[in-house]
Amino acid sequence: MHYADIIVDISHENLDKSYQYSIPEEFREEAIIGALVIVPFGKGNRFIKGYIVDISETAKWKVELIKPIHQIVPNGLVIESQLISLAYWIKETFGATMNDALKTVIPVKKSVKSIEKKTIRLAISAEEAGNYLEVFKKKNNKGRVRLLEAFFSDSDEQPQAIEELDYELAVNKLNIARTTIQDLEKIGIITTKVERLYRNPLSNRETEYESILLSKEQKFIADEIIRDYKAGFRKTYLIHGVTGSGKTEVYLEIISSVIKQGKKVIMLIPEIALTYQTVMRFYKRFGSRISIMNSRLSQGERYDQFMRAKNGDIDIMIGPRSALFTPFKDLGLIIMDEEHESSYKSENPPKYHAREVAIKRGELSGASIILGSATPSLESYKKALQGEYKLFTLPSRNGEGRMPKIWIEDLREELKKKNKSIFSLHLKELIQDRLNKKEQIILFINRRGYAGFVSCRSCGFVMKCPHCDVSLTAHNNGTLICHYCGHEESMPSKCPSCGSKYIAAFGTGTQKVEEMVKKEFPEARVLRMDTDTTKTKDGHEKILSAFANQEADILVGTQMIVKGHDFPMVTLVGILAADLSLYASDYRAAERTYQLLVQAAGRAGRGRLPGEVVIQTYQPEHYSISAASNNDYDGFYKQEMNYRDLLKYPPAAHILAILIASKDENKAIFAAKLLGGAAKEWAETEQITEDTIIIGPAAAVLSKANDIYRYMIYVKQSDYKYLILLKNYLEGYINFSEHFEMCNVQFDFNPMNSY
DNA sequence: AGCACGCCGACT
DNA sequence: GTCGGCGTGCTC
Repeated sequence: MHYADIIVDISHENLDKSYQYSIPEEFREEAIIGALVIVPFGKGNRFIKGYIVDISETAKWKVELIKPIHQIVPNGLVIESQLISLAYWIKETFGATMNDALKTVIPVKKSVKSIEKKTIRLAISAEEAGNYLEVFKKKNNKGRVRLLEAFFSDSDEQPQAIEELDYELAVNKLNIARTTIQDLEKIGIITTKVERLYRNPLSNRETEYESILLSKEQKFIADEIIRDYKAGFRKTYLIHGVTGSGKTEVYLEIISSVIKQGKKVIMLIPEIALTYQTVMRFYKRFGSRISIMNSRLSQGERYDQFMRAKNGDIDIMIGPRSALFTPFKDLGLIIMDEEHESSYKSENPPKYHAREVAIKRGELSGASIILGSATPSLESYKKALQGEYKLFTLPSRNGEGRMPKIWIEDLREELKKKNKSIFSLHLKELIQDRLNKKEQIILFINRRGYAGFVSCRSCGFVMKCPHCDVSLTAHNNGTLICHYCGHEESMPSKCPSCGSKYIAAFGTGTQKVEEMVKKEFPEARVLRMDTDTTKTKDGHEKILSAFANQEADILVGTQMIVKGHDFPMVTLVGILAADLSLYASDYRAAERTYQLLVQAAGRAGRGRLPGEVVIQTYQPEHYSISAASNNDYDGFYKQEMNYRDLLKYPPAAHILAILIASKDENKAIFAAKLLGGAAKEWAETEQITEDTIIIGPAAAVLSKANDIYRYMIYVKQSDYKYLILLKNYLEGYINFSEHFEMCNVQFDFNPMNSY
């Protein structure tokens, strides 16, 4: 016998509960995950709608109490069905529970109650109501009395009723039962009304037609994709366009064509990357038929935006990765801007990557996918080169902008010149020059992934793990630890490469840079942008607009300033320590460094004035730095791909990260060792030991958080499906063994962030 | 959301 | 007794 887990009346019920029904033999074929069904429910066996979310052969409930599915609605593959199948795919692919997957895919109405305003009104005159009130008082109908009295203002003899009463208030504060309100409604004394308050982040605006002239390259790409689309092809495209090449114009052109064909569009953007300028461009072109979500939106507000989409009130949804689940009925296109961004990977379960999910949704809904980036992820570029995605390039800047001139300054040379300041002589000179010319400067500190690595100030040598080729992390007790394999060694007193004693843990903060700038250039007006100064609600926006209005000469900040902002008066970008992010202890360090450098350099010379970029580094010879300075993505890709191939890091192979966390350190270590052993045994029984690399267990980079100890195991395998099998196997193992009671184990496929 | 059950005060 | 109002819990 087959059984189906069914969620009833999705939009209302909370998704924690599913009910199991048996599948009659004649429905076996049609009963697929996502199907819309009719089932008998409750004591009266009244028929209600539901969706199949899972199918199994075991009954989780008393078999004699399981009812059969009454009917499977034909062509019931409505939008909810699509999203449920998507949830199931996410569950299978990224290893999560069906519940978690469903919750991310379908917005729950529960939290929406505050947005959906339900009110109670009197259906009769105040006078009549007064009469009823007297009757109820005599009969001692406390609930009814409380409800009616609420309509009259305090101790006023004259029956002067207030117009409406908040439903929530009546139920919670006045303690009136749902049934009481229903009864009164039946008698005809009151009526209830639901009002949905939609809120639109920006108010309606006239659509000014801004006709954009596309460059030849832009037009070529837009035309190709539009032609494919009209011919009925649904593909995945990768647009590799240098910073400032005008990818947005290409998107706009394609979007308007897709909308003209009656289809809807989802545009994904990385968190906080959406600037006011971009929003306005979309509004100007598409007016109020777009909706914008941001990560600050409450669940209720998000639900609201989704309902507008479902009702067909909008054509375009713009937002972070959760916008991917917008319930558009006829989705035609998903655009993913800055596809390399790590915020597209969810950090809590289900730990899905929006790129993979977008492609799957495209497949289910019949939509094309466009990925865009100035610095594509290796994953995407590899697929593009293999022909799985169609690749387009925009090699030059659009309009007035020219690619900036890039200088590399070797910081080891500066030390030889006895320049101990954080600015190279050349950078100082250029800063002074821009201050004189009243042009603007951005100073960028690369703090990404910084985790106390140890480097030599004299030769730039960095202490690395002999087994994993990631940098070692300095701990307070004077040892250096590799967070991939657990290798340990003691802190050297002099540099193993050149013998200099200038070897130490490294780091520079934004405040320190700000101080140094003020000391060196007392006349400059400086703005600082980091997590400290952007804590307030629109601190972010304030600093950026102040800088855009030229209220400051120099903007000092971390990676948050490199995201797609357009400051035409910026003609100099200084990257103070380009290699800092190279030594993050994870395999994506070089890729991230390349991305940061290119994006940061991309801020210079976006207006009429030509720009210059100074990259300061201890490692000018490193390929990620030299490639970034020459804008040589292909060169970078080849080198980095070599490294990944050699060490079997993604996309050369797939990696499963297993986090074992426990309050008790010994239990965490013990559990981690058990899991490591189980993984090894599993690989042996599957006969894939040659192709499976198990690393660890070792302490995580964040080895202890909130008094919880964290250990990691990494498993590398070229075939993704084996990693899923392994995860299922280990989950079974954990359930079976009693050594995991005090432990929390989490799985992450192809992680983007280090643990 | 609907339905039933159990509790309580009021009235036959 | 028993009826109607009220509050609560459950639905595979």
